[in-house]
Amino acid sequence: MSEPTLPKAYDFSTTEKRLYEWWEKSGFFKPVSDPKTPHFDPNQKTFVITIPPPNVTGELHLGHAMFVSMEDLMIRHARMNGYSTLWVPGSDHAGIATQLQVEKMLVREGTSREQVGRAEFLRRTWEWKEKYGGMIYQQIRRLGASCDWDRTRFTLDEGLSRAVREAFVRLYEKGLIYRGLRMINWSPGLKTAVSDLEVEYSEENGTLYYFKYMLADGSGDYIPVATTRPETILGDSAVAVHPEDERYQRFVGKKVVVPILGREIPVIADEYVTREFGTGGLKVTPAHDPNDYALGKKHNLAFISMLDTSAKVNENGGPYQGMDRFDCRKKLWADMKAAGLVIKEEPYVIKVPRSQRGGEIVEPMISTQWFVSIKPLADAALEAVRNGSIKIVPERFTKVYYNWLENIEDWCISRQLWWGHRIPVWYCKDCGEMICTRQDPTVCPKCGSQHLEQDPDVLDTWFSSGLWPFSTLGWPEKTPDLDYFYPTSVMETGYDILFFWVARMIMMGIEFTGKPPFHTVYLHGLIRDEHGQKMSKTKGNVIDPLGVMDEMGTDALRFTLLVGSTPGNDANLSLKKVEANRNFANKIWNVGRFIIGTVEDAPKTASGKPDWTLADSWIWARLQELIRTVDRLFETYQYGEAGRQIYDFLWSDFADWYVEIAKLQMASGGDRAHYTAVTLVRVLDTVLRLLHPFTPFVTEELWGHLKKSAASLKDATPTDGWENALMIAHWPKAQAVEGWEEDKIAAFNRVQDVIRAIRNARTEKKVTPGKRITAIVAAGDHLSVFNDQRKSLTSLAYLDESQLVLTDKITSVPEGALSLLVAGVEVYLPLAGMVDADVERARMEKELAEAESQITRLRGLLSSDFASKAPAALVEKERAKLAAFEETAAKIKAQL
RNA sequence: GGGCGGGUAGCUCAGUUGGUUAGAGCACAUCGCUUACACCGAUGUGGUCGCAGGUUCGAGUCCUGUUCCGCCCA
Repeated sequence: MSEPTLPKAYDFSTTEKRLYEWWEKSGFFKPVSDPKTPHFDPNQKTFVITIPPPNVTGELHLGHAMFVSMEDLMIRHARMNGYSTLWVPGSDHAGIATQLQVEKMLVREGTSREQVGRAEFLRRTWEWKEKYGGMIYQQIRRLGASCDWDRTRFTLDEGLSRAVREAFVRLYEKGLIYRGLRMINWSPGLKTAVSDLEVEYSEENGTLYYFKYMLADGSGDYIPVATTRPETILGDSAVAVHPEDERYQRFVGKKVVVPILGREIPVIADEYVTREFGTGGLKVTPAHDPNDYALGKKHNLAFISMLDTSAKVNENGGPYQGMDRFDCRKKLWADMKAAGLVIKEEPYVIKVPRSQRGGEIVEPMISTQWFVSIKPLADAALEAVRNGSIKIVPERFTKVYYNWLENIEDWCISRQLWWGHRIPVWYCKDCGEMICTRQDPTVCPKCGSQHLEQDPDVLDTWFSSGLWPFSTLGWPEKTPDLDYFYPTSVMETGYDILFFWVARMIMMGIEFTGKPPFHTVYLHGLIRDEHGQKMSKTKGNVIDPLGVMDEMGTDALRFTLLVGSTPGNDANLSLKKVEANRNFANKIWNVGRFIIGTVEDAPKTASGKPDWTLADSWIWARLQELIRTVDRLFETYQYGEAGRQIYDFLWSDFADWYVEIAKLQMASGGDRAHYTAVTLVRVLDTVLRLLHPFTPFVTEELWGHLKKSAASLKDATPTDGWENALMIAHWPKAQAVEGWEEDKIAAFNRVQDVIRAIRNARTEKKVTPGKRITAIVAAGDHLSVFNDQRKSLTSLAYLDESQLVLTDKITSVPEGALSLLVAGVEVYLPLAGMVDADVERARMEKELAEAESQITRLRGLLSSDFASKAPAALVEKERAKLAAFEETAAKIKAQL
């Protein structure tokens, strides 16, 4: 073969950047049918994904790497299958996260958000965004993402802001958005409301405080009450007991006195109270507890807010005013102890509501906020999944989805932040009119006043991301993109944002476009470390995808993420795995390198028609099987299994067996060499296509070389010719089964079994690989197969061809030969001096015993109901096995 | 409290209409630089598929119960 022009090991570092730039420059990332071009064909079927927008100033982590790999896989697969494929990239302004980063920067500068003011703060934030906002896109590119970068969107860009405005106004006009005083979760550190979803409950060691609620009548009687948050006593407006609790029935309707403050509050009866919990007496703080809030509404109690926006005690806290909530807890309790009101304290595990961001303890508070009446939207979103318009993969998440939407509460969408979409509502300072319009108002439509003031709040970031699948395509404008690409196809994202995002996109998609925004939701799992631990900076087990790519290549990382995961299940990632897949990339490279070199030296044409060898037929049949399997797996979203199948085929079937045999076939020269080269090229071409969505770089690079070297090889051209690039090449199409395949596969497997048996015997007898040995093979009915594969046998089992005897049956067993019985074939290895008769006899006896135990098992099986009830083909298979074991046993007996 | 997922080789995991000798990678052992690849090749060791019942001719796979781990919801 000619001097190899390709490096010995795949060099991803120089390849990846070059290929990516070429792909992008060539316009391969764009849909083949594009409304923005003159040759647009509206009838061309589409495949569309809108990217889960990462935080605009965020940095790439494995979660991103996961979704990018998965979506790029889907996108590349669809593109190769002829869809007009669009993957819309973009990012999210991430209200809280970004604002916090900028605030931190301001603090470092010795100033603050409040000091610089709102306008300046926003200017600085945009500056920050411009500076760091492009980073994540570069990092996504490194993963090979084939997004249409010309369609990149940002949730705060002009178009999307218009979409948000339109969505808000429509909901407002429909009466589905309202402003009201409600109980919400308040983050004292951020000084903003957060939604229910943004609160996480952690179990922590706390204390249950028992104390006396003294009756106001001066009788000295009291109701014992237990609480985990004593400071909220300052906001109590009732004590509740169960109506059938005979301990306290007599108190119902009387008054009790709030400790320290001396306020008188009623004792009420409600079945909500659990008699078994604590003392059975419940203090009710309607303004600081969601359950008490409901009780307060029901019993018409006073709502006493006792905390300010920093969670310090306010004027309702009397002597405690100005104290921090936790200081107040201590002080109040001490004061109560002094007043003789304390009964006891006991350790208690409490569920502490913490902010998803930052982890501070959030306070349930009453506050004026904006809400979406979610029920009508939720009902439509439920229906879309129930009637199959949207399918969730894996299916089990549909139950989770139903459960959440069926019990959904109104969505608090206002945030007391500056970075975000400002709520499009103005208040007239003169008449109090509330104005919500698509255009900024200048005069009050009611009184004509020009003293208008816009609501200071911004919208929850998820409000804008909920519009993402259609706002990115131009909605509310009726753009050609929207018309052609919407609804999108698949929403691929992590199951952790099923509620946050997926459900909201479905609700808003149906509400605003009348159509579900996608037909399939594919949920992937979370990436954990190699022992299943969540990655975190504090644990120090974070794997940086950029570092991994630097070290082992993008393909290795992608393949690991894609093949190492099953839909909806968390996946553990270890560098060991990535390393194994880097090796796989290198394997691909080297198989390709060999084939390219081989093809260059092969006869470019043949003088006659193809005369396929058993190995040729076998690999071809296996390849067709592979394509069918991979197609089936892709249809059911089993990408990991599909990748594994290709991996096994390429490494085990193709590289380990076919390529080795092909070397021999090439040595024959002439037509044999020509057609072997053709087979090598066609198999490699097909496998590279199948593999491309998983490992785009190494496959593209190699394919380019293959194409060049195989261009002049007659009969090797793919059905649709050699396309300009692998990424836009056609996906392989499996040939229909022609009937010969099964026999060829079985015949080749027999040859493999014999070769393996000989290799095994050699190793056991410690025959060095360099030593060629003699063999006599009595192949019976399979003789022609072995004659055909004579060279393969010789080479792969390291035999001495000049002494190899292939025959149908043997009359006398050679003296001192090792005898192997495999798949109905007898093999004798006359290993002079290496065979110990006693040892051999023992080995043969062991084999006989094994065969006989199988015979017993199979006879039992075949005489049971199995024979009559199992499918005929299966029974036949077992009968054949039995026959084979019987034959083996008979032959061993003859030798013993 | 309700729901979901997982428990398969030393480790990490596959195993999707139940088909009868359960697979891979890593690790380990022995051997080998045979001109694609030592990021390699050959061979081998290693599993009563959490436990107990059941359905079935046949169960890692379906059903019931149970235990441990994890997650979600309240």
